[in-house]
Amino acid sequence: MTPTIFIVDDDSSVRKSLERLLRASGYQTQAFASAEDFLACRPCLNPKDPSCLVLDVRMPGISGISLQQELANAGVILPIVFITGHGNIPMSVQAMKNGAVDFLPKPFAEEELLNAVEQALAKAARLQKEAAEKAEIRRRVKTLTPREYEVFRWVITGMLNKEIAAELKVTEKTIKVHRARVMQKMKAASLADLVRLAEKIGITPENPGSNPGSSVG
Amino acid sequence: MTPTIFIVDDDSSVRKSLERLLRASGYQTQAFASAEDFLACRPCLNPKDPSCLVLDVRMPGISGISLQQELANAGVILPIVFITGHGNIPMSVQAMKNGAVDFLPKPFAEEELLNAVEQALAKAARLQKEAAEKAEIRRRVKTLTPREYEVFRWVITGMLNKEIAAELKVTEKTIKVHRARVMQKMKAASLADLVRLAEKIGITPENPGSNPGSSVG
DNA sequence: CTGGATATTGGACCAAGGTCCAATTTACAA
DNA sequence: TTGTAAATTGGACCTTGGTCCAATATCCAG
Repeated sequence: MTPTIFIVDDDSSVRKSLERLLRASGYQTQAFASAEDFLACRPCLNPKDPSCLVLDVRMPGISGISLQQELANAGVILPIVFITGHGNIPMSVQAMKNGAVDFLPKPFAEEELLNAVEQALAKAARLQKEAAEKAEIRRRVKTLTPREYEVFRWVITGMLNKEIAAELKVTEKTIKVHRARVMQKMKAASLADLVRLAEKIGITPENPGSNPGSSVG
Repeated sequence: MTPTIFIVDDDSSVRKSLERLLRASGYQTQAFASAEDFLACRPCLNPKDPSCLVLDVRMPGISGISLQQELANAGVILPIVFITGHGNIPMSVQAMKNGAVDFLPKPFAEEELLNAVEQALAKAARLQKEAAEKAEIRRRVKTLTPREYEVFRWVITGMLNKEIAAELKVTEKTIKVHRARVMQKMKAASLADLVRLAEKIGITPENPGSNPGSSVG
């Protein structure tokens, strides 16, 4: 329910100050003294509710920028608001290129931080929703047998059953059976639905996607 | 064929220097002393080939940041590489938020600028391609009569002709006729195609899009 | 007011998709 | 070796979509 704002800063006075501010604004907070400490907090990396990270750029050990990279590579959904006392332009540009929501040099107005956090949480909510949708679709795709997946890819091209049958060198009847199972397993109420599901996970007539067969017995 | 790099900087020595560098790298260039001068160049705002803009942040009159906003509002596809002698972090962050490709404080290495320009051109090519596709689809949608557009929106929901007919309080036969015309006018070879076309311009079962009827005679 | 575009509908017909039923073969795992 | 999952196919049947043909009513602009 209540969004959690993670704080990573090596300066304890800054941590305290940030926690005070954010809690006063109704957020739940969790502070860490280093990127290493934060990374050690497994549940933090996969928050159930939309969350974000207020991150100091310059810290001993793993820097804020490096942490940003690692989180991105790990697919962690945690929009970042950078804060810094000794930043420079290239640093801020790099952070923004990597998807940071904002980059605030100290001193900043409380209002600025709160606005940035709000944007970050909105972004988190959006990304989490999209990720959840895609995960659900991929979960369904994984239930398809290799052959069903193959037929699935052909069906969304718009080809007729008889054409697909010729392509796969089987009878049209066989395609009908596979096709019906695809619709069931993908929970698609119509071909239009099936096409949209495929689009959402990036499976187009041009892009076949990955074959799930390897994990199916 | 040859990409054009537009340069906007009030310092003539900087303009000359940039033109020399970019031309030596095989680009065509066109320099302007102010944002106003650049905006006056109509063809520059709608370049046929992928192009980009190397833009000074601080200038008399319209600033670089303001120009970026104006171009964005006007829907101009011109990725921007900012250069600046007296920039600061908030300025760079704002520029990046608004979609700048890079933000280079002077002095910068020639290599840095060239890399940024290359990225900007790649982005321009991508955006232009997408924009062209969408424009073509919208052009086709505009050829639909109001009723055809309405049927189009229902068809991509996956509903049966008889269901759509009940919804619009007409006979199934009527829907068939409209539907056939929609497929023709949209140049869709299959329902799957039609659904993808609709998706590309953001018309989903939830989002009806804008009715083209007002502009059709 | 008249012609063209739009919207509507009918009939006939064929092709295509979907859905029951049931069956065989193959491959891999317990 | 036996059993389960997967792949394949057949038949019958109905629904749906697509495509010819043609016709009527409405509305708006020249």
